Amino acid sequence: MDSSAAVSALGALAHDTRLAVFRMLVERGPDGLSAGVIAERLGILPSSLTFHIQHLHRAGLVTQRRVSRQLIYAADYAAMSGLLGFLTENCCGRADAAACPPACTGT
Amino acid sequence: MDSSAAVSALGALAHDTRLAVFRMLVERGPDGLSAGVIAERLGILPSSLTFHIQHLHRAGLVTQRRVSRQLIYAADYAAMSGLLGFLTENCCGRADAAACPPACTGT
DNA sequence: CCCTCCCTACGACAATCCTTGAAATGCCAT
DNA sequence: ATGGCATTTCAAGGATTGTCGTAGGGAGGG
Repeated sequence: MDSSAAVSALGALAHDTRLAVFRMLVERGPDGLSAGVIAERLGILPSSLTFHIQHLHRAGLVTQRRVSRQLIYAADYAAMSGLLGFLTENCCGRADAAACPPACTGT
Repeated sequence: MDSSAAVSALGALAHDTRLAVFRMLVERGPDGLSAGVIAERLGILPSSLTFHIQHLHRAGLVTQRRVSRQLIYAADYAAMSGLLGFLTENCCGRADAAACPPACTGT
């Protein structure tokens, strides 16, 4: 994960709707959810969901697969892990890692 | 760290210039750097730096203190840790944590 | 006290992002 | 083949964000 990919991923998550979509998909797990279900649960227009979820897709944070006439989206855990790794390096890689508790110190 | 604070922090980091500023401050450590030095190193206008660094400041990611006539900015490690924690929960808190290696599994 | 330096505040403009509704596409069932 | 459902694409608007130049305020040095 390089700097520009990180900016892309951060930008993808930096929006109420998109963060809510991503959290929902993470909570759901590898099975994923169809576009219709996500849009309905969040109370947004289908076209609006497409706009946001493709933002997430372009950033590599979600995967897309077709099941009959539904499109199923799922969180890409590897990409999220990569982002966490990048941020961890930027938070704890240089200075005093002691200031960055659970996720970073590894203790 | 609640959802809206996370969106704010993510949005603050989701920009080339701001991410570069934050990385520089993290690398520098608690001593921090003056606004002039940061602007010069990044080759941006002072007014432009103010715009971006206040974005980071509003999001709570950097601290500000005055030393004579210079303003010193430093990374706020606690805030960054909070963001990492929030993202970790959203990545590994629910589904199969095994997919999220170093930062999350804690092993 | 005045002058200089560092930084921020303000205003204008261009660029980008977000929302919405209507039309088009892909897929399945009949 | 026809109809119907799930989702995307398209176009238009309004709002937000980023960049730049210039002007203003606070802190030291003479």
